[in-house]
Amino acid sequence: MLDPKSFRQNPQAVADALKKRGMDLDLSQYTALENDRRNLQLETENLQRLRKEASTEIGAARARGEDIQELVDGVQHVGSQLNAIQNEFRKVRDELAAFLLTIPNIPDESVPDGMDEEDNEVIAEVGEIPNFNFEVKDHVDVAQGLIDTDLASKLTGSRFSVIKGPVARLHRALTQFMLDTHVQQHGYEEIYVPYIVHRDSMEGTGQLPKFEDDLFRLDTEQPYYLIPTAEVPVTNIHRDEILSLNELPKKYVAHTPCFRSEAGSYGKDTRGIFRQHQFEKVELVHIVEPSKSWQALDELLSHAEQILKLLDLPYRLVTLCGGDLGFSASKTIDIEVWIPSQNRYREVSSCSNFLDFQARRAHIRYRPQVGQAPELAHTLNGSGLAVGRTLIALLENLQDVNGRIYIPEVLSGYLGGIDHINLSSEN
RNA sequence: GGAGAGGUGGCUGAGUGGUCGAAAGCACUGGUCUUGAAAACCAGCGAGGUUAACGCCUCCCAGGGUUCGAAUCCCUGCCUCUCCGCCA
Repeated sequence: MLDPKSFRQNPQAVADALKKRGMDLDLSQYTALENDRRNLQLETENLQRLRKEASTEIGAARARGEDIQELVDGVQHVGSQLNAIQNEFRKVRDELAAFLLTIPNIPDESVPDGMDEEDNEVIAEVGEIPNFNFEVKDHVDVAQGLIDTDLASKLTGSRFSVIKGPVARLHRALTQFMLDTHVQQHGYEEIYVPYIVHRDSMEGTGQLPKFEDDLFRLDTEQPYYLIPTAEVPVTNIHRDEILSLNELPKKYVAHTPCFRSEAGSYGKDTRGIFRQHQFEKVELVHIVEPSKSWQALDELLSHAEQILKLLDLPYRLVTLCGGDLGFSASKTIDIEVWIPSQNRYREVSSCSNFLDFQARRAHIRYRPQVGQAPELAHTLNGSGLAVGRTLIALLENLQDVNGRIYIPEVLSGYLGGIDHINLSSEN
């Protein structure tokens, strides 16, 4: 959520800034509402003060043993008056709050203009795109039946998968490797969290109220949701807290499954496990003091990149343009790994600085100095990395003509010391 | 699933209709004292809204209700804990 105060002071400036997202914010209704709010709040508070003073006086009079009936009669009408005005005030206030909740974060100045993916800005290409002197197989073919989406359809439906044998083990090894790297080399605290959260958590990080359609909701009495990313439970760990300065920065790494309805992506990426309703991700989350969040974004990004470097996979970095930016992010840098079968780079991580946008929704604060008033912290997150897509990249980039998969040295230890997997001989 | 207890400031915990945004202790901050530290003593110390500001208002899990007045009484919900049962 944006700062209501600065929004109020200059809503037009916010509307202008949001044009970078290709968004046309309608302020007409807001202005009227805000006017009402001010008047109603003033009236409400005046009546409250009136009642408070009268009640105090009644209390004092009664203590003196005086007859209070006349005084009581005098204020009785204030109550009903207050009730009416207050109800109106609350309605307006809630409407304003709801409106503010639907406004996305303001893009950082450095975010390039543009409407969609096409306008994203490539900032680096790292590693060498492999030259195959044979026809490359995509990950489904490379896996020789060990990635089985038909079987998953039998169990559940489309966009799910069953992964078997050595490929399943490779998938698990990747997860372990990512977690260990971030914990041991990048100083993260590993954390295990619920995969189901309630509404408040989803609002805290910005998935709700606007993007209910993207989520899986459980049919429970209380609204419960499957997490679309570990960002939700992990960032919300510190909801409604005031952290002391020496607790910052918080750096968490969590491995969770992620569940996304993928509404609106019918027909997209239908082959294999590229786009799934359920996938595994290792997620990095930072909570930092405001002055350090841009530096934190660089670090977070480098930590995620490091995984691809160690796996010997070619990738590029892309700054998302205004139109492609996620709702809560002020700036996002995607890491895209080379996918040979598609002959292009695809996203494996999205590293974002949310500034105080999530912190304001989730009330994540810190105290700059003992005795000083609390301030909102800044939050960031990024995948380190999406495991399924990294598996795809590995299978495709490191295949040879005989159907063998080269195993990077860093993974070898997780797979009993082998340096390749021979999938063709598995069948 | 059955039975009971409870949700108050960073923590412990008092408060059962008025002067309570809230005792006391701990923690923390500043000061006195000390070569320094500790102890002792003195002082300070919740969050939010609104306003140009003084100030005013709100908040004792959440939402309703009773009342001139609610942390305190009533209703609903959520959560936590204990015991029994069941269970990975």
